[in-house]
Amino acid sequence: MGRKRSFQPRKRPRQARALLTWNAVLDGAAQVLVQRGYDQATTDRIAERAGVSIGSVYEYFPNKEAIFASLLLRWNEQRWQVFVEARGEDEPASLEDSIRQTIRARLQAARLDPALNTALRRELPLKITQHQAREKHDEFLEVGVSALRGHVKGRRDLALMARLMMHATHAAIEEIGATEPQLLESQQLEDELTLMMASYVRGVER
Amino acid sequence: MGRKRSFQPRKRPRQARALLTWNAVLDGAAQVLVQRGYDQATTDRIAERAGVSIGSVYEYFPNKEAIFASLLLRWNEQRWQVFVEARGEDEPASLEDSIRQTIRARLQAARLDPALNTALRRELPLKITQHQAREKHDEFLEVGVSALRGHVKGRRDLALMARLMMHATHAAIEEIGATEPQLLESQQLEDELTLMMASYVRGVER
Amino acid sequence: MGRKRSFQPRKRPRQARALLTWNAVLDGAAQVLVQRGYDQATTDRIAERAGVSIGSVYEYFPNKEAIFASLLLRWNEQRWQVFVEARGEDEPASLEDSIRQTIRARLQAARLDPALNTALRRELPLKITQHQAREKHDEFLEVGVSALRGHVKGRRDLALMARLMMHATHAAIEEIGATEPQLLESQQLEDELTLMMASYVRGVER
Amino acid sequence: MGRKRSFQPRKRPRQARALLTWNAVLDGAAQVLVQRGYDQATTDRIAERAGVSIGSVYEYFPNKEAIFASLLLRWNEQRWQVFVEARGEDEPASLEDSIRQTIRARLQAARLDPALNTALRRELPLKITQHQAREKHDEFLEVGVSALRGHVKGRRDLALMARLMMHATHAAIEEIGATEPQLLESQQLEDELTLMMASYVRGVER
DNA sequence: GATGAATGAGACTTCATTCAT
DNA sequence: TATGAATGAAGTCTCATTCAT
Repeated sequence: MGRKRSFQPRKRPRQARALLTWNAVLDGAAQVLVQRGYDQATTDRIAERAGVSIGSVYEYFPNKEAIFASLLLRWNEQRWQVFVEARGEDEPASLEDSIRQTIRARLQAARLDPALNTALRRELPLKITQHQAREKHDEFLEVGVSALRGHVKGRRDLALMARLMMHATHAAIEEIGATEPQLLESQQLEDELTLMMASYVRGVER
Repeated sequence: MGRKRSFQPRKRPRQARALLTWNAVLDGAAQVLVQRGYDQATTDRIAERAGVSIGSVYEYFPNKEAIFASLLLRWNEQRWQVFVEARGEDEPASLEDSIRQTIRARLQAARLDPALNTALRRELPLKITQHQAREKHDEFLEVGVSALRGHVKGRRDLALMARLMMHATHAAIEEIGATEPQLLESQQLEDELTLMMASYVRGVER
Repeated sequence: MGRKRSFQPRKRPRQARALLTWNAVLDGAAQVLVQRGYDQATTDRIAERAGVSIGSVYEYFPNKEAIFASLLLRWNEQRWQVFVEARGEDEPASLEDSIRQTIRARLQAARLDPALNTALRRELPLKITQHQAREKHDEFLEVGVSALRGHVKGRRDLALMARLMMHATHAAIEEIGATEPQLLESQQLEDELTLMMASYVRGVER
Repeated sequence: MGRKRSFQPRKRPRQARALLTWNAVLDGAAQVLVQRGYDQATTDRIAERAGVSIGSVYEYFPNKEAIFASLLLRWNEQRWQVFVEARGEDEPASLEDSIRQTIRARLQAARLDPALNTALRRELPLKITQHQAREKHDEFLEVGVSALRGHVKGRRDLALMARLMMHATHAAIEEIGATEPQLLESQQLEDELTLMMASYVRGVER
């Protein structure tokens, strides 16, 4: 709530025309970010790409950082929505099915626009990224823990397991999206990731 | 080989004093990067933090990007060295031991300076980062594949498995270093990651 | 008469509602000027403070300068009216009475809104101020000269005396209003200023 | 001591070349201020007029306001020096001589560059001006009061008298400098002002 | 070599003004 | 007539880079 350098947009637009402009700016920002990087993503270029005057950009966003903070937020919401829809609603039978379902949904989301996703995760200043890091994080964890409960034999640290599985799938998919995006398309990837997590949970005795 | 914007340092210094200055600049860059982010890491601030005049900085580096490219290179070499030393040289008995050894060594490397590592991976322009991404990558893969050979039953895609294991461990550890660095210290983390990879390789029949 | 940049308001409104708006804008301008200075007195802020849309502001004034030119004009008229009323109409008996009456009236006017007055005199661009400087000036002088005539012994330059007295009282009161406005309230100030001017006119022989 | 928007110059230059630049900027600012007014005195124009790059301007001054604050300071010091030198050091015989001496010195200072002086006093934002208002003010008053002591018959408020005399001479001269600068040259003005103050002090009984 | 004053392209941002609704 | 979204010229200021000393 600091006065200057807030990442909050100036105003969420209410009228139709305004909403159009608002989204155009974010679209422009996304394109320029992917093509030229954060450094070169000047507000002028963003405005030009958005087909909007620079004045209009600042009508809605107090500064450059706020543009990208909003873009990241919109992006996260879009991805989350894809993920939720792809996961479906029906209770899966087995833990393995549950895992597969989650991984499939994550992969689905990861296919959305890997280049943009990578640019957002790897070029935006941490100051911007970290603002939104903890969002879905905890919600996710709880779901994971309760899903594990009852499927895990022996004394194991469920919370740690859930965290690890979340981090590992999340990070592995992001990494693949960043370095070998075409691999995201393969069915094999889904199978192998599912296998990795399922066998981990099953906890092979040593 | 491009004329402008080379990321190569002007010269790797050979004399003692010159080397001191060279390293001082990189140290300054590292500190400023962690504390203020890439955007605010101005060459003036780097010079000041390094205790060196701005003119001297440009004696060794042709431009700002070259500073951070060199810093990243130095950092990767340091980490790699820690990793290699921690892994040791003696052939491990079982595949599981081999996995554990690798993971332990990776964790060791990840403890080096998580904040700097995160800043380097997440704030530097991709233009700089990607230059060096493919470095150790392939070397690593080959080692991984040959280590798996002979330990894997059934028909499985060894190359994909190796890639996945590499990505997953690498990315999971990076993620944890970025978001919960204190977790890196726990023995449990090593155990669980080892378990995850080992049970994956052992390939539980479905 | 110039094409661009006229300070003339677009129209002196005749209808009741229009006059209300017109005055509201000037009031808004006055408030913003005092609170934030001319630099920060943006047309948007003025409109907001006036409770009027920016479009409406430009309905009545061709540009920003015209707003403040009009405000200054209105202010000068208000002050002048206060001055004239306070001075009264009855012919004063002595020169000293006449002087006292004038000074008292000037002080009365100076009490009107010292902060606004100061802001208008000291922050507005000279381009705006000078437009209206010569207005009452000469009228005042003539009154002064004819008042002195017959009360001054010896050969003295009546015009210069009148100018000096006008400038001195005017400027001294303005200065006091700007730097120590509370002093304007004191009866003593009236007495002393009167004494200063009266003894000057009486022309003590050296 | 606020972080942003300080009026303090960034650094007082120590080397000869730097001092040259520093003064060139202030000279440029003065010229542009007089010719185009504060609003139009853009930092670019100032740099150009100063024959210096815009970067050099910001090497020494953190923002536009600081430039003019420094200019005002330099100007006040110059004027004060002229005043002090013109007043001379020898103890004047009578109060009247003392008054005349002071007024003569003030007029001398007022002749320095009336246009610049007027622009500085009437166009600079009050925020800048007021910073420096109280400087010489009090020092002056004390001198005035002690000069009056012993020369004033009857019970009179010496402090108020001094304040009034100071304000009146100061303001009258400023006003004349702003509106009729050529009048500053006349010997008559000195005579009349001296007469006004002297007869006031002598306190004619009513 | 080393220094740091100087440079100036270009970044971010504001704000007076217009005009479609 | 009123509104306020949109415009874009122009302002302030930064910072990578150069170069005289």
